[in-house]
Amino acid sequence: MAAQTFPPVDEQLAKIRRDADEILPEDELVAKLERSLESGRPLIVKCGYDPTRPDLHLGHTPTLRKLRDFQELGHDVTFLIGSFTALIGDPSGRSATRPPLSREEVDANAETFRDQVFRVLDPDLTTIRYNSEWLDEFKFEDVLKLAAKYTVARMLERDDFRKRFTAETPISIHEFLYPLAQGYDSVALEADVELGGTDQKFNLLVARDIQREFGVEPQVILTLPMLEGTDGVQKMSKSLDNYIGLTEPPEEVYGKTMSIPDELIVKYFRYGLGASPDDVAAVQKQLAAGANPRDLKRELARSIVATYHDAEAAEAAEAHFDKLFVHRETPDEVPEITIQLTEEDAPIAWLLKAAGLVSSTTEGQRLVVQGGVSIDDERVEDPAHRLAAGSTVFVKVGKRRFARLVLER
RNA sequence: GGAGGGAUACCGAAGCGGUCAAACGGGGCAGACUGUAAAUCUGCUGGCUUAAGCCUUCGGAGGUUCGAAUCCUCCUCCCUCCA
Repeated sequence: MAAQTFPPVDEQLAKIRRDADEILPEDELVAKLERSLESGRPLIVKCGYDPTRPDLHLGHTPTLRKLRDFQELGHDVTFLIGSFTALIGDPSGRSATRPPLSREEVDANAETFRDQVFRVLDPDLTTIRYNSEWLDEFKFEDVLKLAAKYTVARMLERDDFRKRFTAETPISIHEFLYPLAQGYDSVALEADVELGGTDQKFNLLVARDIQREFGVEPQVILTLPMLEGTDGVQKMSKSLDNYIGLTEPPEEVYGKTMSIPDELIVKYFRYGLGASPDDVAAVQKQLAAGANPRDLKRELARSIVATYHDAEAAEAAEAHFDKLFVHRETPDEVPEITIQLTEEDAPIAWLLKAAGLVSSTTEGQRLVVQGGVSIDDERVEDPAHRLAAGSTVFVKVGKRRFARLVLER
């Protein structure tokens, strides 16, 4: 690879620092940057993603954008897919033991990552690697050698482990192996810099020790703030179902953005959208001046859709949202569902279930009683209401579920 | 290996022989209101072609009892202390 030129170190640092939570240790980063500038050798920058779930979401974008910053500065960026760890099935956190994924599922998820990742990163400058490339080769002996390099006490320093240990909830031995495996990734890649959310700080730091043990220069770690999910409290995650997926339909992205608490508007501009410091300041100023949060949130939602889809989709999504929620109208297109009746007529709740609009007849009945169901724009009051075969009706369930039901005998 | 504690609905957590389809909180859903799928308030939150009815749920399998989430036996899993 030909020697490369880079912007001055100060300039690079300014860009790298922006929106970062911590850089540890910063003087090592300076040293690495200086050396790279002299030698013309780019830094190796790594960030790992777990393919247990097929969706990347807004919460992943701070690290993705930071990777892009490094790309723009001319460094080597590796998007690392944790294909090996995903195969084992990480039971960490609240969720019960997750079923281990098959190789096929992991591959499929990894494949969807490509499409999503390149909505932020430059495909020509991104190296995609899988940690199974090297971890698959590990023998038990290798695992022992790796495990011998760390102690239980140090493992328990990790907040997550500490809490679970104190709360007397189980920690499996293999969970201790995760930070070590992740650390070994940095050995294999000879990473100079690793990025992660603030929740990754421990793992990122362990990697430094592991690298040292294997005779590789320790990486610098850079953490980025965690983005809260649409509930406004917990960090955005797929398992909490409070996430906004990068490749979700534009209307969903728009609607979910509108559903975040007003207090999160600025944070979403900054970390969800990646707005410039000036733009973020402008938003803050407007809010402080008493602007209607709704209008800023609309702007946010539009921008997010425009960024991860395109401007046209953003327009359409906003129009769709206004139609449904501002003007309380029905969408232009509603799915048509044909249902086979076994009798002359059928109760509404049963039909809703048959149409897949509710998960059970009982739920359908509840919704009717609560006034959440309408047929041809007339609210249904009677849970025992029956509809005859041969008719076609337009039903609305709650605010967001619509369908045209064709009843056949 | 020994001693003790525990497993309850999506999650957390009460209940400890009938009044338990199971308190309460969170989450979710619906309605009202609105400035939005914000906030706030109210209600609902096992299933059944509609039932003051029936069926299935309190880690699993048996048992005692007119009657069990509650008592007994065995099993599985988790936690603590001792080794």
